[in-house]
Amino acid sequence: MMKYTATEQDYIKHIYHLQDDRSMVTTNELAAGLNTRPASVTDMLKKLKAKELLTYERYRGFRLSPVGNKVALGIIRRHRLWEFFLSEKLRFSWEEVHEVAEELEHVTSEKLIEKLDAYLGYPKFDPHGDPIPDGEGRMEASTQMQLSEWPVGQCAEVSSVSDHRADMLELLSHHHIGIGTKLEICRRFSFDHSLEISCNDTTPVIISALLAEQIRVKNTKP
Amino acid sequence: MMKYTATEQDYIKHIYHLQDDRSMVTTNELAAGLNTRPASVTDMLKKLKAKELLTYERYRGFRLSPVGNKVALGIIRRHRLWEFFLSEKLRFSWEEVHEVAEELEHVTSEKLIEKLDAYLGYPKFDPHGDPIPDGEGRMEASTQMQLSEWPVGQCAEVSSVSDHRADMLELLSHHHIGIGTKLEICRRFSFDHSLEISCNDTTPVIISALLAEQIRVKNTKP
DNA sequence: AATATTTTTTAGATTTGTCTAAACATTTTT
DNA sequence: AAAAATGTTTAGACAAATCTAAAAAATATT
Repeated sequence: MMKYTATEQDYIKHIYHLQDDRSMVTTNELAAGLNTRPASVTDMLKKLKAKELLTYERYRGFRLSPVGNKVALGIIRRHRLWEFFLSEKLRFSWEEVHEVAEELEHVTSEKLIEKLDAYLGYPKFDPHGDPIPDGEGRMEASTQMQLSEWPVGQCAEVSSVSDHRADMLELLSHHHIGIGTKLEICRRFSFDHSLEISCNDTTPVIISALLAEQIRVKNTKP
Repeated sequence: MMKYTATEQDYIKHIYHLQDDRSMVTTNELAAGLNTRPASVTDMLKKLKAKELLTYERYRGFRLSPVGNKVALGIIRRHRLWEFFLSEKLRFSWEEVHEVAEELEHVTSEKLIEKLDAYLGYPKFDPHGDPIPDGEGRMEASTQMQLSEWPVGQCAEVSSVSDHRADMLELLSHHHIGIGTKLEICRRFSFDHSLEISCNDTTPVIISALLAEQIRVKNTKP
């Protein structure tokens, strides 16, 4: 098993998350996600291509190779197992776990992760509701979808939020929205795709389309 | 609180351990301990001096400043808490914990360490018998002493080993010596200061002075 | 289709931690 | 006390990961 620097791992992980949506990832997107300059991204892409972690042609975009995907899943596995540990065992709140797990994920002892997994009881989902890959990179299909896609009038429960930026968490907490919040969409405004929603049967509020895309929901348990 | 790179932390920690013995640490000693070249050490010393973590004069040697010592104790605190966690919770064997803790100690979230400490029940000693500093850098005085200093004929119990190099652990395991082994010194050979010892009342064996210095013992509990 | 705009890449510089080889200090030996 | 040996520092170079500014390619606009 080859070893990768913390920086390389950050690139790989970010590319993995970006390719979910778009079919090809672009330099600017990745630069924005990593808080760096496009020129730096180009430099690193050449390095990762040389290591055969991704397919990449100048000016055309890039995607992880099968090997790159496997490496990404290993990083995500570590990240989510640590998130579970921090939340479940150390009693961190769900907004806090992401940042600390970001550091812990770079500790790459195979044995540590296997023992941690066993200690935690082989959990299938992290505290944000995201599935945890196993040692082979396999994971449960996540049943959740974006709130922006949810039908009007049907009850939903918040299962996770896809980004973890501080300013977004601030807005969520202003609306009293968190993991487990039960809500219903009252109506959609086609002009800007904003949504009027009612949380836990309280007075309806309006949230932007941008925010609704970041909130993931599932059916409420009966 | 200032942040330090992983490399800086390695330097600080090694200097802390070296100054225990000698009054002034020398460039070559530190280079050997860090597996690097003396020239690299000199470079880093200038940097650490500029940050006021140590007192240092060319050709004269160096020591950590009070601030440097505090930083070192923080690193040692993290290292030993993780060792305790790995051994106690994840069931690593005591020879394995050191290497993994070496990586985990560089994760410097204050909150993580405080919560980990609480989760572990504020342990006072790590699995090797070394005391764990608290948040202020205070720690229990360790009652243990080197086996090489122990009186002939008095029963002793191995409480820790001061170094963790693989070749030393190999030799210890060859002699069936580990944490908790009960032993007694039969006689001292003044020629090379080697020791004849009897472990758990078995046939006596002879160990070198070098090895005896690395083994730390305490009185056996009755 | 020619021009303008945006995106991406190259070229060259910077910082951190390292190295080798040579110079310089200190200590030991004769 | 001079010579030899050892230990330490300087000088100059390199790789990794980043940056800015300028050039090149792709896309959008007129």
